[in-house]
Amino acid sequence: MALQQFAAVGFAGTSLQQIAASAGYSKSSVLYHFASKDALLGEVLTPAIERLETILGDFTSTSEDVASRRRFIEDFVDFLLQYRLEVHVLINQAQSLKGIAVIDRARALIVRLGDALCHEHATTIDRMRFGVALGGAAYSLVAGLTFFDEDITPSDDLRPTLVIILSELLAPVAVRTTQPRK
Amino acid sequence: MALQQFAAVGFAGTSLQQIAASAGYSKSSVLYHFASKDALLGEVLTPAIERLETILGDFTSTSEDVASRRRFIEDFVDFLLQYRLEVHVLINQAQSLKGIAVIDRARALIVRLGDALCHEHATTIDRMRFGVALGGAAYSLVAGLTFFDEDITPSDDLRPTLVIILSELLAPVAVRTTQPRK
DNA sequence: GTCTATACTGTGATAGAC
DNA sequence: GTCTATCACAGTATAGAC
Repeated sequence: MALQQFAAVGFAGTSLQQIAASAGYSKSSVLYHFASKDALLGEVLTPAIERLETILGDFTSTSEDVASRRRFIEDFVDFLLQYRLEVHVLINQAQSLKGIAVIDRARALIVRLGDALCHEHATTIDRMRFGVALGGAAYSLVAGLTFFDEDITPSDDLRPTLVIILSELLAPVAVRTTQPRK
Repeated sequence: MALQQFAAVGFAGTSLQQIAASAGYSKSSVLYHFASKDALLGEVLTPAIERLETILGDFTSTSEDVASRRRFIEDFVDFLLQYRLEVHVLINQAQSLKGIAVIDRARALIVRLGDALCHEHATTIDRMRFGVALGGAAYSLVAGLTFFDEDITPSDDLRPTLVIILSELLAPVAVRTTQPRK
């Protein structure tokens, strides 16, 4: 599938020839089903983006108490696990793919995500925590893919572990139990 | 400079023509000074990699008490701030640039970094914390560049904030004060 | 040493046969 | 629908003028 190649060697590093070859078709046949290479990327990433939009919509429509925040984190982790490769492509290649419709749509979504989790009165450290949590969570899922040759952890431990770490990072200030050491 | 372009639109997205034009030289002149485009990338990234090697060497040569760990985190944050663009390129494009010498060297370094911070008997959550901290710290520095149009935070707050967050994430188990909520 | 000119490869995309 | 042939273009790299 084209998605694996995009995640493995990058969108720019994947040619239509390679995609066609691994699918058993010719280059032109691929371009018959997809208007362009960019459109192919769009179709590949759209399911993940729509899922993230749903999660974000559910979260912002509820009151932001601890419970709904907790549920959001669990949904988000499940999203990361399910759309691991798509997230990998988005996180690692978004800035080099500016201008492609599906990428810009995803970027707008990330901005909304940040606004939802830390409001306008958030402090610097809260905004940084969001950045670390977002990048770190997404990154840890694909660090094995990027820097090692296999995954770091067996996948059955991944979900609860990520939920714990994200809960710590994204706990709203009022209920945060961890005091930064000075 | 070529580095800005690599960070902004990716190594693959930057042509020798563009590099030469922004430097006021011709394409061939660039290839006279650098054996190839890959070699150019190598020369651009090498200072950052050597700095990271030094930091890592200092850390592993000392006993791993809390103080040296703390100093390592501060050195690492300073490294991230100083070589922001280089780290951006490494984190975001390493997997699509496999095979280039300087990239493989950096990848080996990241593996050593992980081994130094969490030993062989580390639990899953400790390894995950390392992944989140590494990816998150590096990512938060360039998230503004990637997903927004300006930096998230004023840069004078960045250093102490990152040190706090990384200290929380990378605190060794024995001295960790934050208890994950169950 | 530095540049112009050029060769060669591979890309995404189109046109048209079947 | 799928293919072959072809296009225009960008890519790296080399040869040689000055």
